[in-house]
Amino acid sequence: MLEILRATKTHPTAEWVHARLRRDMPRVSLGTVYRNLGQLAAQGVVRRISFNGSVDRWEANVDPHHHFVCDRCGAVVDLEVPVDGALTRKLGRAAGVKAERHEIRLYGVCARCTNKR
Amino acid sequence: MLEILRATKTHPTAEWVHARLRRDMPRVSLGTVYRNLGQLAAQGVVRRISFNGSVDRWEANVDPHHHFVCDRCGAVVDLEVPVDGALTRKLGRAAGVKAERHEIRLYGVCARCTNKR
DNA sequence: TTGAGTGCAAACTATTTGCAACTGG
DNA sequence: CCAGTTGCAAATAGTTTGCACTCAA
Repeated sequence: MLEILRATKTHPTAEWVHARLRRDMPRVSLGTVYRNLGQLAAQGVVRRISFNGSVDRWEANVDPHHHFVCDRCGAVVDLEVPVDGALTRKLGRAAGVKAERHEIRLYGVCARCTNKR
Repeated sequence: MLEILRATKTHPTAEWVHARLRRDMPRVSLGTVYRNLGQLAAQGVVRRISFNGSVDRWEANVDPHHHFVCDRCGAVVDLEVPVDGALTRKLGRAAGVKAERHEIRLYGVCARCTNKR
């Protein structure tokens, strides 16, 4: 399962992982998928992310990084841009909170959706 | 209902709004709360936000702004720090996506939680 | 009189959990 | 054998929806 997550750049839902996993193990249940994803997340080797009230998504990239989210199709893309630790501290100081880390989410319409219509 | 949302700095759940609303209208149902929040959101005067698989939250501050989220208690605080439009463009350019806006989420332990224990 | 808005309860969706069966070591 | 996994189905939690009803205009 970990391999499946690592092999995709999409940020799949549990449902997607389940479908994908079934190719090799036709009898795995969705419950097991959730159980194992939860366990992997507890070990910190996988991470659950949620975007605006939609289904939860999972990613194997647990290093700090940012995301781009398509307003139209909901696709999530990792940004290949270094996370700026100084920015965390600067923003935290300016806002009067003790922040340990931060995540930036860019929103817009992805290339694929722009091209349709 | 809009007044209730505007009057709080917390980012309440529908449940919270419901409870609060009941003080004045003891018979409102949760369904109505959801219905009206949805409508306000459609009008763009209110916004739904979700954090890490937990319950959806609502805020009346629809201007672009950033958030601090407490890792321990889940409290959400608006950051009084201007949103840097140039940063959106810069990050988008660097990552090769067309971003229209961005949101930064700071994570850490809030003052209240730090003081306990 | 009427229709927009409401309460209520049932429906839905995503996720979690209890439990008995199964399997590899 | 037996401890740990699993499938399955039922339970939960949050949210949405259908419908009959009410009340201000």
